[in-house]
Amino acid sequence: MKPPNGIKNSGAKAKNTRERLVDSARRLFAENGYQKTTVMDIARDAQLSEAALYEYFKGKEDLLLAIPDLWVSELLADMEDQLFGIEGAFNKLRKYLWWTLRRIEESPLDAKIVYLFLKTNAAFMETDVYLNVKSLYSKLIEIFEQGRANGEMDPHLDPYVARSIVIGAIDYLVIRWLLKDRAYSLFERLDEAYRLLAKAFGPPP
Amino acid sequence: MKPPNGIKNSGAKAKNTRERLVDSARRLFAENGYQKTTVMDIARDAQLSEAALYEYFKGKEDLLLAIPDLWVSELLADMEDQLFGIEGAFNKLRKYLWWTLRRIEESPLDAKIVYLFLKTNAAFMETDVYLNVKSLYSKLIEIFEQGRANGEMDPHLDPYVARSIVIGAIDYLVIRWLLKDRAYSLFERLDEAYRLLAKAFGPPP
DNA sequence: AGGTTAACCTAATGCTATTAGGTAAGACAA
DNA sequence: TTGTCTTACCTAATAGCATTAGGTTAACCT
Repeated sequence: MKPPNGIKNSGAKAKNTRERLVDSARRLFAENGYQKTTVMDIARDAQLSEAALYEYFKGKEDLLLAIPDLWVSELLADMEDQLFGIEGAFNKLRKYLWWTLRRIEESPLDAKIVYLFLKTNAAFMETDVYLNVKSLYSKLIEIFEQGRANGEMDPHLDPYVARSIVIGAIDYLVIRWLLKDRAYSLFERLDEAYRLLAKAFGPPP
Repeated sequence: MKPPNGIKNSGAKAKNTRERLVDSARRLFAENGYQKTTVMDIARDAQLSEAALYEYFKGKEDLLLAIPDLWVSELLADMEDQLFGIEGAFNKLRKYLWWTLRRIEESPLDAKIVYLFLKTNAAFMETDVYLNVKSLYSKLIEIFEQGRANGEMDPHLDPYVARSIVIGAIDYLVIRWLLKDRAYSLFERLDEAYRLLAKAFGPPP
């Protein structure tokens, strides 16, 4: 099947090879974990030699960090689009939550890489991908500032603390769901969670 | 200093050796990360050969999992003690939060092992230590059930969802603090966070 | 005294990430 | 056409590291 002294790719096809490596790595890391997956496993899955992999990535960890590139930048572009035209801070917050969980449910492999392998990795915080993650988070700050300014939300609300609580809740839900092998729906108790958060951020009684 | 064909430990001293290994591993893992720390680093730090380490632990990961044993069981015992005699669900919740963060601040090495290396590790969830972690979490369920029953809290409050939010918030605060090298106080915005959570769980307006 | 065991050692073994040093094929200029 | 350059890939080391085999020494037990 594979020519002995293989047909070489050139130009456009090389891009394809890089993507093939990322795809193989994503699937194998997500299935078997970062440590238990060997560079040889990935190279073989992508129909390549180990040495060729090092033409595209500096090493195993560099490959890991490259996996969510595309997903996260798509998320960022889509978020602006999804929130566009929604009026009111609470409506935006609600949309943000449902949208986030839906995107995670649709891309469980990328989500596993990000939530289980990268979010607690100091090197990840130095990458360009993390800049995009921060942009996703900072949208929440805008929402809370808007809500506080227009009287929908508590005038004493600290947007950074509110953001911690929202992201903390999302992370916790997602990590448990991933560790339990996605055996239930991510949305199961989201209505109730939103109800509590809305109560927390709303004006005082 | 170290006798050439060393004096052997026996009985009581062997326990000491195991502890020495755990202490070295905790410090080195916390400082340099799990992957970048070698078994030889740990053995040398504990003044032992690599082979001897395998008399005490099945392997590198087994050693990692053993590190927080003592800390977590002490936490469990102390928590009961700390909450004893406190009246009211909100007072207990407040105490739970402040107590948790204080214990984490006092033991940053153990906290780093648990929050950065173990909480997203599926193998950790199968250990006995994790049973203790679950006990720590289930105390929150009791608190919310009590609060709902005695009218302090929202009668429609789902204790499991409330717990997710509290644990999510704690995890998020702790992980960021650890990744930022503990450059600020963990308690910095805890008052405001508690205020928001209390509003979320309190009776509807 | 002789045997057993606990605690530790040195020296393999074997796996895995990474690198050295190529080769074939197409592009391109003279 | 022929020679050089570059791209995309290869085989075969190299080197680091977790783990294991097979001891040795000293204390304890009977």
